[in-house]
Amino acid sequence: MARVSQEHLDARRRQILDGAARCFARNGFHATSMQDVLAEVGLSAGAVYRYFRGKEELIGAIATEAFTAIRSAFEEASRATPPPTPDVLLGAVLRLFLEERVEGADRQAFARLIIQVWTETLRNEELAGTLSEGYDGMRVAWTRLVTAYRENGLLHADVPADHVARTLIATAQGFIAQQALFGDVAVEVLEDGLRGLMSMSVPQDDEPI
Amino acid sequence: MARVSQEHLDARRRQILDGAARCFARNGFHATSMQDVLAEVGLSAGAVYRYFRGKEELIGAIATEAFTAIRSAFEEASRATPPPTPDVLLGAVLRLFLEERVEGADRQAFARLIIQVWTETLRNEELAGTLSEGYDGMRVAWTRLVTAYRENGLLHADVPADHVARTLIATAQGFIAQQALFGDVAVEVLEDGLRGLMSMSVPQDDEPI
DNA sequence: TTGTCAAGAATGAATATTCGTTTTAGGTTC
DNA sequence: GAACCTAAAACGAATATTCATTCTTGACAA
Repeated sequence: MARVSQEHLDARRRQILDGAARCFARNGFHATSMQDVLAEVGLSAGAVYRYFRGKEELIGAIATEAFTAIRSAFEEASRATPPPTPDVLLGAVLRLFLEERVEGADRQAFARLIIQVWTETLRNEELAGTLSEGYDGMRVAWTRLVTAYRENGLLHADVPADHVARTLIATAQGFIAQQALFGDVAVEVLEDGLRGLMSMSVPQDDEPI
Repeated sequence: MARVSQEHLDARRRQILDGAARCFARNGFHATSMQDVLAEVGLSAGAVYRYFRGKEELIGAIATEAFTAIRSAFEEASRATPPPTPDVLLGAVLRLFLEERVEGADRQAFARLIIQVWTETLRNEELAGTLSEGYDGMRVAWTRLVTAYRENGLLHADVPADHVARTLIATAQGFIAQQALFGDVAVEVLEDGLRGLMSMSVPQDDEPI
């Protein structure tokens, strides 16, 4: 046998994924041609098609990988005990996120990949399912966390924990969007912003029944 | 002259824009063919190409229109005096947003259009500029608003107003993403979530220098 | 009021291009 | 010598766009 080592195969696969991810982050899934990908990874068509059935599978692999990274950042942060306040918590998530990056690409690349995964769910039902499940899991974990806030006396308002969890997740998603669009997100902005919100006094209801 | 009335021309143009928007919201800009658009609007290729130079211009027109709607929702809400608390304010923005929709499409359609506009900025520099300017304007307006909070004694923490403004905008963006992805956003979730955050107590710094 | 008629509006089959993928015929490396 | 890879060509399908043609409109003469 003249088999090549498994490491070699894995490395080739990664080489393809990384190069394709760079292309996709730059121009989007559909505006980048296979020729672009081939040129970027420096392999021939035959080689790439040995590792991936086609463009669709390549997109799927990259999308799933990117989303998994996001999800694990959220879940890792939510496991901290005792649960830190939202500003610290979301700060940690965003920090993990900003450090995650595509090989050889700038800090914006990963965020750009993520927002494209969002739009790709329009066309790809399987991907839509993956995202749906993933976010469901995140919501459960973070709802538990908000419940802990209430038990510790940190949360005073009588609002559903699930709603607070979804709002926190939305804030993180929004910063991902801003990083993709403008590339100028600093973790302090999020931390300060949440601290500011948390410091605001909730006015009494002006119109009691 | 055998011109048709200006109203007729405007109506045709709108007919094309609405039909194309439905297609784009359904399948994305690039996975939608011109043939799809033609079938949806019920016009021939020649007719559509009389009103728009090509697909790119059609995408540009729809993207700009969608973003303008978002921006005006934000700015309209920010002009309210006296400024309502963030939960009410963002609630109003989201309500306007959820009511905005593509002619004849469901509530998710407009959100889906927006996240696609985000990804389209990767390829379209002009669109990127429009979005950049638009968000800059929103940030300025909302920073002014947060400053008013502080002057009214609503905001206690000593954090940059700009950071709070960006965080609020991010939260709204995140809910837009969630609506696009899952289509299950209710305004109460955002309102409750923000009220919850505002009710949280900010712990003292544990490690003073 | 009616009939006429060019210009505007719309058609849709044809075109040229692009793209993903496969094939072929070697070469290179374990 | 088997697996890996290259280079280049070619394929079919799908695509955006065009253009020769037909239809429709409405101003205006009678």
